[in-house]
Amino acid sequence: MTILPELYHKLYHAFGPQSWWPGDTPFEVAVGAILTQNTNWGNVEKAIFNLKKQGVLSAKAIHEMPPDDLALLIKPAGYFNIKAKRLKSFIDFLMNDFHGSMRRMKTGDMYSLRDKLLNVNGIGPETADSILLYALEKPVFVIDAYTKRVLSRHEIMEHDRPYEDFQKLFHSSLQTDVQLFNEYHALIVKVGKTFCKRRGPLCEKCPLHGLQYSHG
DNA sequence: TGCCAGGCCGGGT
DNA sequence: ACCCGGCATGGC
Repeated sequence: MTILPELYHKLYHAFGPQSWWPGDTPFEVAVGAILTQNTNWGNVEKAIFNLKKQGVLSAKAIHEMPPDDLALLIKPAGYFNIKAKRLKSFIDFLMNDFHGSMRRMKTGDMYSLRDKLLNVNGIGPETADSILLYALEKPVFVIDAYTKRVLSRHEIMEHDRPYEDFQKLFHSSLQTDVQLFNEYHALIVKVGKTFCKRRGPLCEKCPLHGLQYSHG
């Protein structure tokens, strides 16, 4: 038993449904997951807009594009050279294993897909899980900087614990439910952006202010 | 104006 | 198994 269900209800009550992920298609969601690595989402939107404007937001088009051309289009997202390479690595995998189809990828088993994604250069645990949850609708919880910060600020788990420890806590505390995992992570990002900055004290206006902890 | 944003890799200890 | 430098733009 942990406080995580109560935490969810407090966030949902305060902010309501978030309806993530911003993206028109599963492929767009996967691209966004890679582009947003350590990067403001607003910059990612600019990059995706450039791809759409050029009519190249597809596996085939990006697969056939020279890396330098791709880098130029995604420039607003930052780290554009390395991200161009990472996008191409992901799309190589998508082409080789699933004929470039996210719909085919979705038919795969979650754990084998996760292992395969982690073997793609440029895809770590957060990006893999974001693709699994938000693009493929697999029930896996996404841990990000906000999740670590919010939980550690409220002394639910120490900040320097590994990704897997945070993820196991969510998995063992909640029903295995795609919609729940989706909303919960989105709500954590919401409260993190609004009240839980990297610098600064705990805000008294935060809906989680005074949250008791009773884990362990 | 410096700090920060929904990480990850590769090389070194 | 950790630790660290590098990667880069745009908003506040």
